[in-house]
Amino acid sequence: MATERYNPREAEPKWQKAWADAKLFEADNDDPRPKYYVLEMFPYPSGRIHIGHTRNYTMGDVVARHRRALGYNVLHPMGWDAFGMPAENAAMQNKVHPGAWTYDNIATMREQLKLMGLSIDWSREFATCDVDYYHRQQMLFLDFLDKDLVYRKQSKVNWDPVDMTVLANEQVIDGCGWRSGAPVEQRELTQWFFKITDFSQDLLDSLETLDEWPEKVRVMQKNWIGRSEGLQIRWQLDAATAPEGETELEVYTTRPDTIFGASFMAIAADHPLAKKAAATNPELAAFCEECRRAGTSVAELETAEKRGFDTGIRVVHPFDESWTLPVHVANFVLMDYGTGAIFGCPSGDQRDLDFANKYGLPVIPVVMPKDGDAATFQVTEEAYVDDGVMINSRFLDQMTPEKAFEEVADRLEKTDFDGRPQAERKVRFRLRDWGISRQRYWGCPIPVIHCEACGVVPVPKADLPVKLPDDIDFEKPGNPLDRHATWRDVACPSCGAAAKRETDTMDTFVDSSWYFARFTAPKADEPTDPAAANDWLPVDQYIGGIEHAILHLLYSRFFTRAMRETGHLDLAEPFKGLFTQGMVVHETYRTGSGTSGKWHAPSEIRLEESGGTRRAVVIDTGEEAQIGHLEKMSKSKKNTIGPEEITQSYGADTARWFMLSDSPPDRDVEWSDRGAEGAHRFVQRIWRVVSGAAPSLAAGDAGAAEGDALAMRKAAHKALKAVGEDFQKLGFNRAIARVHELVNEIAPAIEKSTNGSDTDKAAAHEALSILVQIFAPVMPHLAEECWTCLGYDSLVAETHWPAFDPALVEENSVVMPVQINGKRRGEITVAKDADKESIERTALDADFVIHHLAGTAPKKIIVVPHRIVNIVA
RNA sequence: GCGGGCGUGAUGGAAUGGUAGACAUACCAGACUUAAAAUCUGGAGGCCCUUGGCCGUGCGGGUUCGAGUCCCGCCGCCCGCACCA
Repeated sequence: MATERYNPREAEPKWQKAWADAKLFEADNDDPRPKYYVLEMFPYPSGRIHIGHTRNYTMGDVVARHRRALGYNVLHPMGWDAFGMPAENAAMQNKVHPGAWTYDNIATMREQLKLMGLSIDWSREFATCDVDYYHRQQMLFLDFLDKDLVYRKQSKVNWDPVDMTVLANEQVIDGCGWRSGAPVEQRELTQWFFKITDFSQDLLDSLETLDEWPEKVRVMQKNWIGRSEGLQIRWQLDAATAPEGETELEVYTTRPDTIFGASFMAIAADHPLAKKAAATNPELAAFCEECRRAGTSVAELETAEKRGFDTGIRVVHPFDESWTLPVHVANFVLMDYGTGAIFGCPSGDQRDLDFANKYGLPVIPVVMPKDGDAATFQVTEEAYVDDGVMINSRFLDQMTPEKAFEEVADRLEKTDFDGRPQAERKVRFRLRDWGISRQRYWGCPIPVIHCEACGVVPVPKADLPVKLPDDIDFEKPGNPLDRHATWRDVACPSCGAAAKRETDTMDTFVDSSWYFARFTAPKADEPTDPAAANDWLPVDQYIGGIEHAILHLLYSRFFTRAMRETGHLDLAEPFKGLFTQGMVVHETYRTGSGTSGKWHAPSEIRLEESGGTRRAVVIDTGEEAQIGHLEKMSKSKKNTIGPEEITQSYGADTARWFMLSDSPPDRDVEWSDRGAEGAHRFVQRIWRVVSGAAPSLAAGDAGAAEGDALAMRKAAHKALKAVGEDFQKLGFNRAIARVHELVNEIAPAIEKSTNGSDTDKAAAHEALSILVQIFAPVMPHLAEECWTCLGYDSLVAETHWPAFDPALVEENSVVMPVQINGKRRGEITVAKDADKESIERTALDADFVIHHLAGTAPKKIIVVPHRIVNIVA
């Protein structure tokens, strides 16, 4: 039967309109059905959507459509993470207002996304740069301030002297600003901080409850929080060598057991004691300055030599008044961890050993292997870091390190020194408070006012929002808010005197730390409608890139807790299920080399293949381009593919199908035209099968089907069961393989049934209906077209997921492989409910078994019902 | 250095400890066609003495009736963190 080819360019917009008109995807907060909240990490409006974004959203869309079909009240919203530096950079380069640039991009990207036929509740859309949104964020800030979850302190920051702004650590490349290229300076600035460390222990402990998160992400967060248990020890300074007014040096250690292996103290260049000593010692001052300037890049750290400078100060060993140790300033000690000072135990730490060897300091082994000989055990080039027993440690000898830890802690806790214990046990975290001040225009203004008389005065809630001024100029570097006098200069809300607004704005990670809560009631006057938020949250399935494994996900977990303390939410964990998807990658094409090299977009390239080698030729110039590795799609390398290109040539369904087939969703997938064409052929194949047969078929009673028709029904119901399970587990690639299998299995029988009995026709109609429903979450437009063709006047998108018939899924007989000594030799067919003995008999009677046993009696027969028979000869 | 993960045909990848290579891509052959595309049918891990058999999931051991899967030791690749005391 001749049929028209399926034309996605016509069909897709038609069905998108039908869904929108029916408001099928708008979630109702009062719907009594069980809820399901599926969310993909919202995009930054950089300009254009590329196909990598859409793979992410397609996964979420399949989950949303499947859950909707299963009868859940589904929330699947979309928004824009819209504040950030690129808008300001564009403003400087192109003289456009950052807001105009951002909203233009959003408009473009929204239209691009809509081409993909995503089942999104667009009625809840917002951008974080909407005044409406950041107004509520300022309310949250004031509430946090009220609960002491925000504070101000001086801290060291990376300062770009040319762009005149603070840079995040990630924006410092080889010691220079990533935009200006100027060497970055360390500056002390007063910054706002969120007290994320209040929750260190809880954030760590609760990771255990997140059993639907990837193990990898949980481990990364655990390491980031970095809990350690140790002892903080106060070492008395030797009075003869101490600078005036200094009496002690406090040190944090996780290995107090090795205290008798100590041979020096090392302090950071910024340590107060170092500063004090440097004041009277120009050489030391010079060394400290050098340490401060040293690079922090990975390469530099790896090659950096362990260097030190003896301050001349000595400390007294806490267990032996006659034993003093030198204090060195060392370049490998960090001021911002622990107390900025350590005691060096060369035999138990490689760095300390390198340092000791370089400066001729003693190396005293204090831990040796359990079966070692204390008289001869030595440490020279390699520190001994494994478990063992204590030696050379006086009262600790023979103990395990754990026991020695306790012993030292117990003793020093009881030792008085200046009327205080000499040491205390301390749990430390690597996690530090979250500095959120940015010297930027395009961000959420921090709603406080600085008054000379009253100090920091919060903007009264009635005066919110603190709106960003529109009349700004980017002609000069630095923060335009700083020099915007009419915006900046205000009266103090408290005393009425002349005062100044805070001109820093918030880190954009703040914006994305609570947007998922705002989606539950995007128009609420308060930041959330707690009833709605507590109903919808946690997000049941969150989907996004692994690059956010730490920052965004940790900040969001903090925010949820902080919002609970301020009454906006009543839960701790925002994301119940987390899935980190792989990227879409593409080869790169490049002509020329070095700095004169030029990248070419895939659309500018023609690929030629001959004799197994592939060549890439630039279409316009005929020049040959080098084919580069598969890489994440990026603007700079021009290896991006946009949704329009795809929807124009193949349609959204083809792209959706291709992106989810083959590769498991957590792995990268390579975009290739071949692959897209393959997926498109399958779209057309389904359309041929359905549209070729459907007009001759009708729904009816298929219960009496037998032969091919029964086989067809069985195949459909088995696929229905399997695909449902696969979607539940996000096994999109397996689900797709099963749809392929089903089509392969039933296509011939479908065609035959058009000339068959009413029962055959009913069976075929049933099988096709199931087929359409199980691929509908992935290819929703094609599904609607097929659904109409099958005679339904409803939409698949509002049709309930069918229940499979258990009788059709279970076979009456089972084919079981038979192994002899673990090697497969053949198979037997037995009744489904056959007992072990009869299976055994059937197996022993089989020709191939008799042949292989050659008359010998089997020693043992293992029968695993429904699985396998293994005969041990 | 520490932590996590992975290693299966030409390729992407399947496989609750139970028939390794499902499904797809590329490939080969045939049908249809003047021809091509599209479509349909079939083939395909390697080797051999080819109605059959042997080998085969990075390498070497082990547990088991049975191991891609579990355990131990290597090798290689990927990712994350990293002078964290």
